Amino acid sequence: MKEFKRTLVTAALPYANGGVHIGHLAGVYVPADIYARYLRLKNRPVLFVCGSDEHGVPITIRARKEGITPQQVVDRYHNIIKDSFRDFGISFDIYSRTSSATHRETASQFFKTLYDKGAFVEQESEQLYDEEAKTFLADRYITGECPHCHNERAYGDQCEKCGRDLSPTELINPKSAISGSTPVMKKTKHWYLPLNEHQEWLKKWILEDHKEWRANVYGQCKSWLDMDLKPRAVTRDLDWGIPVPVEGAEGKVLYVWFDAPIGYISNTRELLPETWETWWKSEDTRLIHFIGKDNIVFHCIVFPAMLKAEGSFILPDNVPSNEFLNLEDDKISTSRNWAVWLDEYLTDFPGKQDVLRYVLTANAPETKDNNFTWRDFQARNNNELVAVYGNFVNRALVLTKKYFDGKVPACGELTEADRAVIDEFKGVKDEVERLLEAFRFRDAQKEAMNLARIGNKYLADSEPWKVFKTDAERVKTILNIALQLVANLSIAFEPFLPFSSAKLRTMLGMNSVEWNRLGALDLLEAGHELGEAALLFEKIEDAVVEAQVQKLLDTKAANEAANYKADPVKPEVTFEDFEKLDIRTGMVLSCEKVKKADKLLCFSIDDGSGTPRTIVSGIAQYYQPEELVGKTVCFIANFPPRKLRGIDSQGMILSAVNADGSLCVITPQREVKPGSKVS
RNA sequence: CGCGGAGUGGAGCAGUUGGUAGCUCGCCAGGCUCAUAACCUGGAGGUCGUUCGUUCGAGUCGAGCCUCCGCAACCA
Repeated sequence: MKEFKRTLVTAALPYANGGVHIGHLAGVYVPADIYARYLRLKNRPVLFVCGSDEHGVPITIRARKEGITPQQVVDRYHNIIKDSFRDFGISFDIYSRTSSATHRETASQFFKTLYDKGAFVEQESEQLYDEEAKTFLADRYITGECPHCHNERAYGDQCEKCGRDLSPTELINPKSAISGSTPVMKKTKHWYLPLNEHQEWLKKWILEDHKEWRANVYGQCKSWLDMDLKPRAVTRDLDWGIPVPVEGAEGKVLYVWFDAPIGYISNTRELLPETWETWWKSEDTRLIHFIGKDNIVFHCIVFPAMLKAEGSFILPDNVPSNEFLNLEDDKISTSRNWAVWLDEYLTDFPGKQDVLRYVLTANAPETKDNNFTWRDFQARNNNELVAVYGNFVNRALVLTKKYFDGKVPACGELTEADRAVIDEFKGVKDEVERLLEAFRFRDAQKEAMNLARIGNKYLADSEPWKVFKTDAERVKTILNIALQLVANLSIAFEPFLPFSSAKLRTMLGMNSVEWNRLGALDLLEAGHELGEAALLFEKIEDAVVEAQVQKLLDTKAANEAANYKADPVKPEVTFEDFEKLDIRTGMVLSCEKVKKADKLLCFSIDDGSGTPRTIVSGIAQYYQPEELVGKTVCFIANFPPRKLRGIDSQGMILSAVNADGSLCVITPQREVKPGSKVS
């Protein structure tokens, strides 16, 4: 393997449009922090860089919605995020932001260099423009009909139904997602990064030279590289961002995904104005990007292409990416407020940073999506941190206090059992290192916890409380070994649980931590006086976690209530218009699911005519077929038949639409004859 | 229909290049009493979704099938 002199660790830049939640922590920041702390402990040169990503359309939309400036939006969230990271012990060497002067200059210069080298393709195109909102529309903010599969809710960049990549101009009947108005075409010029020209070396670099990357990362890259890469625009028509530093580009900014990763570079530069280039341009620097799975393509394909095009930068050596974390069996969602926010956790659980760090690592979504529940949080705290780790520490300290007045007793002659235990924990250092180097944080932490399990077993087997009555000398050796184990725990857990390790060292009266001494038996000298003992971890009671679950449900409900607003009334119509509709009641004779369709139920309805009427309705997610049989429903009787999944649907069943999109079939309050008119 | 992910004892998860199926919790029994009713030992409990195939040997490789989850934005 290649020998590196230093490691540059980056963690995905959080988007300054909201806070940081446990999903971000488990996916990126906790593992990145563990890794950075570990390298520092090994005395290997390391730099841990991050910052807020503060440009892009969503921030401008939020600002518009709240009636404040984009700068105010990013100021607010940048500060919340920065403070909560600091309080949580994420040990960035710098946490800056992409609205900084250094970044503006760095990103600008980067673009300029590529521009001067001819690394871009310049292209004039017709783009959709929202005249009402007076803005060009980002691809994602245009909806319309897919030209391939005729899904009516395709997006400007992709159709979710048939999975095809689209360009917004291909859409039939495009609509602005911002104002709802029909966008018009307007000429504009943009610069593109021709990814297609980079395809060959990217293929070799990833698919041949980096087979060691995690399966999820490698797999996703492969599926991209197997397709033909397309040029990607790197500029946008927008007034929030870094101005394109080229003449004739007034009113244009760098596209946010182009400017954001450069933030890693500018933040390094801000921290080390003189020497930053060593970290980015030396072949003996190892660059590691910690990201979540949604960022794989940018960090493995797009950003490397940018770096390569620039010419003087190194490429990432690894891109460890995690999957997603769910919360209480449901997807974490900012908009639905289904999340545990870091700043709120820090307020609700003061001094318990390590508990969350532990749980998120123990249950980290390293190979697949995982689930966070408050019950599991409680169980891991009570059964592992308290019962195994904290309890072992407490036992060793209490026994020492009791028998030897809090002074480390000397180690005498070792027995067979002592040697067995020592052998067992000596291997921990190598094992933890091996796992950390392979980015397997979950297993690494488990291995550290193993030390405490060994300790508990050792005490149970050697029974110092019993032996003391007959052989106090022997107890000295037992407790010496137990205390050395405790001291080892403080080192082994240092990358994972830094707050607890510091606390433990205070209790032990250790004033330094040296990773390379992990496994040693003389961390505490005989006669050394231990500090004040205290509980390392506390139990978490049922009521506390129940309150958190309730809080989740409450904020979710409050959020839904706050977001609910009846739609505005449509333009007036005349009574004659209404009379054209023939609305009837009908009795459901039978109802069954339509095969190969998630949403459709097929009804056979008695409409009073003598022949049953077939109607297909998209309510399968809200009703079981059998519960509607025998019920009377309302339907529109004079729509032309329409084929849905091959079935001719003769009408439309009326439902009320809830705020959350769920449907409720309308039924008459009293009994009416099938075929009765509704008016 | 399409794309992506997943199906391992009651629950939650490991299982790296194929070689006796593990961990934490829960449950049952026992031990211990130094310890935050914590700790230690033992036990019950799995045809590793299913079928076929490759192999001396498959949870692990290949093919088909079944089931579940996700697939607007925000976003890891």
